[in-house]
Amino acid sequence: MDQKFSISDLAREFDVTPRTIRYYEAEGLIAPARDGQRRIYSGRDRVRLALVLRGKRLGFSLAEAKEIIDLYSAPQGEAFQLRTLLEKLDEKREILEDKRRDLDAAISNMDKYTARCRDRLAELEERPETAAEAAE
Amino acid sequence: MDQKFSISDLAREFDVTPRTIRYYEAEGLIAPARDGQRRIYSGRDRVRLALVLRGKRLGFSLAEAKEIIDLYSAPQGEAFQLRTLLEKLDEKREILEDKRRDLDAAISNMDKYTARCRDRLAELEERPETAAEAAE
DNA sequence: ATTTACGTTTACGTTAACGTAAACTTTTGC
DNA sequence: GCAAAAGTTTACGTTAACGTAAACGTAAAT
Repeated sequence: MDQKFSISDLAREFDVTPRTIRYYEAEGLIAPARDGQRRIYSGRDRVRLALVLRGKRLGFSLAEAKEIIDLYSAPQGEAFQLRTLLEKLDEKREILEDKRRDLDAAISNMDKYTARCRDRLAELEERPETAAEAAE
Repeated sequence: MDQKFSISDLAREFDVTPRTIRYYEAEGLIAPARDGQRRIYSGRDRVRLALVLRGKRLGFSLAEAKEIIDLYSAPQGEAFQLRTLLEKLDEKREILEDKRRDLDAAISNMDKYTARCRDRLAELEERPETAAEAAE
């Protein structure tokens, strides 16, 4: 059930080069098993790669992505560990929320502008000769 | 009413260096007026700088940010221009929506994990000796 | 059996996005 | 009136995140 993947399997699936995946390993983001020299990626490795790439799309550096992703495999044995983990999660959550605020602002900004453009176009198509009026 | 800013005014406000702002100018993202040699930034320049920095926080390169921001100062004189502008806006909007999907997934992912951590901690604090049970 | 495809390590190259320093001019505070 | 602060251009340096190429091992297909 737990699938195994080669480096080019994952490269194809996520549309990156093997070089990129090896680089992420060198940076401590993924740690695949080995069959001799060859890297063998588990389902969990695959998930981590997906998380790294999503982090990158959201504007995180590899180091920042690692900080977040590593929280998902942090030890949770003792209450103390759980409490510091919860603190760190809260800290990262705030960063994500900041990004959401930025993103929502960008989208609603664009939507308003788009609406104005549509209005203006409708104006132009209805009464093309008096179009200048709409600007007042 | 239309305020003027020096380069260090904006650098302070947005917590970047003057070098960064000059670099954005060299890349065509801002085009401040000049008083002799000195750059004079208008309110509109200031808005553009804010947009660039928000774009960066959302993971856009300067070139990508420029593509989006330039749409907000595109010519809208003729219906044809408005139509192609609306097409480009739609294209960029999809990119923003993709990011929002990524971001929502990241946040809800983290929230679920956080909830599990809280449960586990509550378990540990209530019956510390039988904590191992919670793992089954 | 030997291309062909895929894997490995090592190492140098590249690009974006600035940092840093020099050499100089222009304002501004006292 | 003059030192300190802020501005300018030019140019070289730096870092992250890979790309690219060489030189080599291995497995699969023809």
